[in-house]
Amino acid sequence: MAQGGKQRGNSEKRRRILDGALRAFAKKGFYNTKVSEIASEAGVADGTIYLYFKNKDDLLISLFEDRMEWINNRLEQELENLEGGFEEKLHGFVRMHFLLVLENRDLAEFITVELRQSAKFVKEYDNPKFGAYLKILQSLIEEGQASGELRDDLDSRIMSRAIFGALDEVLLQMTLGKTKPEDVEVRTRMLSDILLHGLCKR
Amino acid sequence: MAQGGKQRGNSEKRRRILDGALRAFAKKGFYNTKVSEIASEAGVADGTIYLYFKNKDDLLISLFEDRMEWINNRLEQELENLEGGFEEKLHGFVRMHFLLVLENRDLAEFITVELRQSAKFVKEYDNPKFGAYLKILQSLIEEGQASGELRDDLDSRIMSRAIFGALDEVLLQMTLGKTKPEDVEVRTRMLSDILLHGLCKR
DNA sequence: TAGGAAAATGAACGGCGATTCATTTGTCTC
DNA sequence: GAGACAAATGAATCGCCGTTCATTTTCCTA
Repeated sequence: MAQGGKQRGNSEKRRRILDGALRAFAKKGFYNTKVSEIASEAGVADGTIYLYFKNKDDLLISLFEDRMEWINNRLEQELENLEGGFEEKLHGFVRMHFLLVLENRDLAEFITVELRQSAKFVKEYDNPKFGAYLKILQSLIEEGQASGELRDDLDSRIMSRAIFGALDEVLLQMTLGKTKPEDVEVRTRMLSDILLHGLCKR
Repeated sequence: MAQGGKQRGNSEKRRRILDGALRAFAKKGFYNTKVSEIASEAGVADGTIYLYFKNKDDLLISLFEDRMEWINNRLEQELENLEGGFEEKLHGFVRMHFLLVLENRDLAEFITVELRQSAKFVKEYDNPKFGAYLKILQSLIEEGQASGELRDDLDSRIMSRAIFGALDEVLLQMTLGKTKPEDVEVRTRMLSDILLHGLCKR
């Protein structure tokens, strides 16, 4: 543990705090979680948290950015590996959205419940990482339009929101109930199918 | 102000408090709103609130039920008046959802932001009025299936969630930004169209 | 108009919990 | 191993705010 020691030590503790905060927030929500609970969840002293974060709000924001960045990276990475046209890509996107987030139940609760909160009340900070998420979806749609597979009378900005909203709400339901792995597949197929072809009979 | 006087007085004050709470919650969110702010917004004394509501949580729940009930009633009423098949009804539903809520900007902020919160942290209370909202949507879908207009390989419970999610997210965006009346029409047409026929070219 | 009950008031209380900081512990260097 | 520096600790502080309740106001009845 030579030169990297200090840096590693720092990062490790920071990560422990973020992990603890995620667990705590998922369990009781931001406002009902005491800083001391986060500390004990993370296995550090109360004061230590303030060595790594300015205050409780800053911790919330940092946790967001950390997790959204992780999701975005994984999502982009998986999308690159997907062969085929828009249909396959959208299906893959929906699937990934569900799988990535459900991989960690706490993350699912955190994202579905706290995102709204922060979207509004930490409004001055414009949540760039969530913006990046929407951008991925938006680009996907625009590609589909460029290749002629998709209708071009659609505003990709609005559609990306709508799709996120649908996924997120279904995810919330899965999160609160108990979801079996096969449920994820069923929902993935149903949602991507609807988005592509609509509710009406063909 | 004879016999009705007392009753009316009661109801009026209760309503004033609910209205004040809506304004206050929309502005700063439940947890950042002081009871004293609600009181001043409502034009009553702090203590008066506790004559009508058990505590701050109870006020939140009551406000929800009150507003969701209003939305549900209006929605059902408007749906009954709609002629035509499923396409027209869904279009009407989407339109109504947007218009009803945007009629009052505070209501929009409250619904889009606080619903999630309560969905989870006031979990023991199962939010019957929101359940009723979903039921309306679900019934609409089931009717469409029964009449043969809609695919019947769809789980109406899941689809109603997905649709609500999409509407709610787009509504959130409209709420935070400044939306002109014609934007509502554009989004209504776009969303109901996508839901019916999908993103793909026909 | 007196009397009394119900409704409303708002100042004061009490508990809580985010944050601080004096002290302790750990680490590196010579 | 002494000294210095950084990191971590957690008990104590302090402001805040939900809630209460003694007092006042309103309103009805006889």
